[in-house]
Amino acid sequence: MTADRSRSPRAAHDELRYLLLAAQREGSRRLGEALRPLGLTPAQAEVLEVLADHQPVTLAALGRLLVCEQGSPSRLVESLVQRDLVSRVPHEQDKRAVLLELTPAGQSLAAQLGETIGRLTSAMAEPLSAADITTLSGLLYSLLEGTDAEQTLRNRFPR
Amino acid sequence: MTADRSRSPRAAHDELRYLLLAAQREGSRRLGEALRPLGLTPAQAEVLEVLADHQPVTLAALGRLLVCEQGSPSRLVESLVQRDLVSRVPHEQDKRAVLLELTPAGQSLAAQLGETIGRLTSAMAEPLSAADITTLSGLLYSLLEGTDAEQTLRNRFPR
DNA sequence: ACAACATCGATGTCACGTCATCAATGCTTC
DNA sequence: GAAGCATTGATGACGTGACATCGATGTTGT
Repeated sequence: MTADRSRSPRAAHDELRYLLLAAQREGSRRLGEALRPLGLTPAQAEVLEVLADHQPVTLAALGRLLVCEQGSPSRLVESLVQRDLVSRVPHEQDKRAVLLELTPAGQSLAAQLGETIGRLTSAMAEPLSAADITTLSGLLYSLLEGTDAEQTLRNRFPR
Repeated sequence: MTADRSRSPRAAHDELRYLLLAAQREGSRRLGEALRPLGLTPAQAEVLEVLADHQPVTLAALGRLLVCEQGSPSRLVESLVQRDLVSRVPHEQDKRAVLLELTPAGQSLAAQLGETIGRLTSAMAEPLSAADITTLSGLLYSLLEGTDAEQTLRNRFPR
């Protein structure tokens, strides 16, 4: 009933799968480029962004806020600690846990980050209208219905 | 003028970026699960799929058909050669190039693959109607306009 | 014909991302 | 309060992905 009557659903599903992969990769590649001057990778940048909004937070809680990683992001955070962008503070009540905070350097880098990423995402989303973006986001949310990732995103981007 | 007047474009762009990441990761994770019984990773599966449709093909040409990798996928292919799913044949005219072909084992695994992936992608796309999928694909193509990835996909999924 | 350049495939390096495992700590239930 | 289970964060293992570099081979311009 829609446009492409000639193609099997199977082909459409496959195409969609690879479209998602391609769009994500292309975005990451360009984000990586944009972040290189700051010496950050996309994953590290996500941590800084999340920390800027949610610090202080334990490693496990950070993991639940990150789209970029499933388990506890020990090593990802370790790379930021070594660069003195994030500090670990022992948790008072729970001796297992560690609280993560941005250092002053981390704070200021996170601010720059906002600028850089804002410019990039605007450029990348240019072929789409605001309505398109709303539609696209809605469809992607449908695709994620019932997954952990959906919850992560709803926490990160509340209405 | 659209639904969410209350959010900045910046937030919408960010959300979209992470939606794409989440959707792709979720898909890969589930695909990885489905492929584990076959002893394949998603990237290896893509190579087998492409080879089934385009063999024989040089390594560089394969790279241009793959969404999952940018440069020449030497090591990815190497893993399949070692498992006797793909064979390398010296190129007659061009002594630099190598032609890749599926072995009989590779052929039969590629067939099984079609089954497995077909079942999975149908399950994953279930929350979306056929019209939704068409819309979503169209929007993603817009997002990829002018990139190499767009060409790769158009070669892989011609109209 | 030959020099300059392009392309091929391999390889080294780095940073993930996923899974499994582990020791330490907290929680729950009896 | 002790046993059993869950959670925390660290770590090892493995397979990508992106980038850079390399030697071998083709191609092109003159």
